[in-house]
Amino acid sequence: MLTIGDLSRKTGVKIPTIRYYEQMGLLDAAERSEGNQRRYAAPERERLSFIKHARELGLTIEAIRELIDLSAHPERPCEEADRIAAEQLTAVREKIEKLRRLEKELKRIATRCAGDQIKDCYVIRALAHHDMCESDH
Amino acid sequence: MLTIGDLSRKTGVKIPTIRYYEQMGLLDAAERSEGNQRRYAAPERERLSFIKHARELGLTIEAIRELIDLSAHPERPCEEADRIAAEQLTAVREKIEKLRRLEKELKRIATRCAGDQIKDCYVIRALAHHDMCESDH
DNA sequence: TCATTTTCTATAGTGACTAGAGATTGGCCA
DNA sequence: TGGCCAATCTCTAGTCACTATAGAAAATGA
Ligand SMILES: [Zn+2]
Ligand SMILES: [Zn+2]
Ligand SMILES: [Zn+2]
Ligand SMILES: [Zn+2]
Repeated sequence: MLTIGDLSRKTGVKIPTIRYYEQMGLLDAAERSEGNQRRYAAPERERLSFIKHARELGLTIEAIRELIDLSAHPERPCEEADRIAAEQLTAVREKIEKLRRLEKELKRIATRCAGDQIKDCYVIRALAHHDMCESDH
Repeated sequence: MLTIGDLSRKTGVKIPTIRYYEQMGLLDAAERSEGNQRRYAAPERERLSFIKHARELGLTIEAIRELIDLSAHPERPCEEADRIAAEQLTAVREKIEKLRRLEKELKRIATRCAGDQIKDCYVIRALAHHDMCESDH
């Protein structure tokens, strides 16, 4: 059996985060030692790795909770799981698009300043007036 | 003089957000009517537009506060302002890079599922095992 | 046995808002 | 001038996914 510290080292998930996941219902309430400390075995470690990987891919706690619930029913159709992944892909693509628009404007704003005093600073002026922007964002 | 509602409509910044910016020190404490309601004139409106545009470009409240402080000293060199913009550009580019890596993996995960039951679902398996990923993320 | 490390619970803080409750004020119409 | 309703006021709490702290208890090693 692993202590919470062991589990933390093996998975790379910080101890308070493991407890937080338990509180959020992503991890089942852990078994306890005689002295009330959490003890873990392989299945919990696997689930935590799943959670960690899903979080690294940007899925929300709520989405991960749904996926875990789905995993408990191996015979059911996997449409829901596929939909969650597809939605996350869409969300990531939308974020990239937004950031690309920001990057375009910021590149101009951050590289075009020729003045050396605040009162002539292109950065300050460009931030004050969206009409200096080339597109919406 | 504009009421907070007028200012909100003209700038597109919600009323509670305007009060929040005042609390955070981005807007000076507003003038008040006899009945203690906030009243605004053109300079406050311009500052709020500045704040809004900067927020739309992803700058933090803290960065905006610095820029506003700098604006109060028109004769000073604008290096600091230029640095803030450059840092924001760098931050945006890093976010894009991270998201692009996620997109690559998510595209594979979200489009490769052929099974129709949870127990065969590629999404669930791929989330459980990072070694199925093509790169780090 | 003692000291050190680990773990426990509970609470508060992060950033940038957003939502609500309950009390006042403003402006319009009769 | 009264009445009414929308707008505004302050204050508190909620959001998300953690992270940090305090003070107490348990586990480990010499
Ligand atoms: Zn400049
Ligand atoms: Zn703009
Ligand atoms: Zn599937
Ligand atoms: Zn991976």
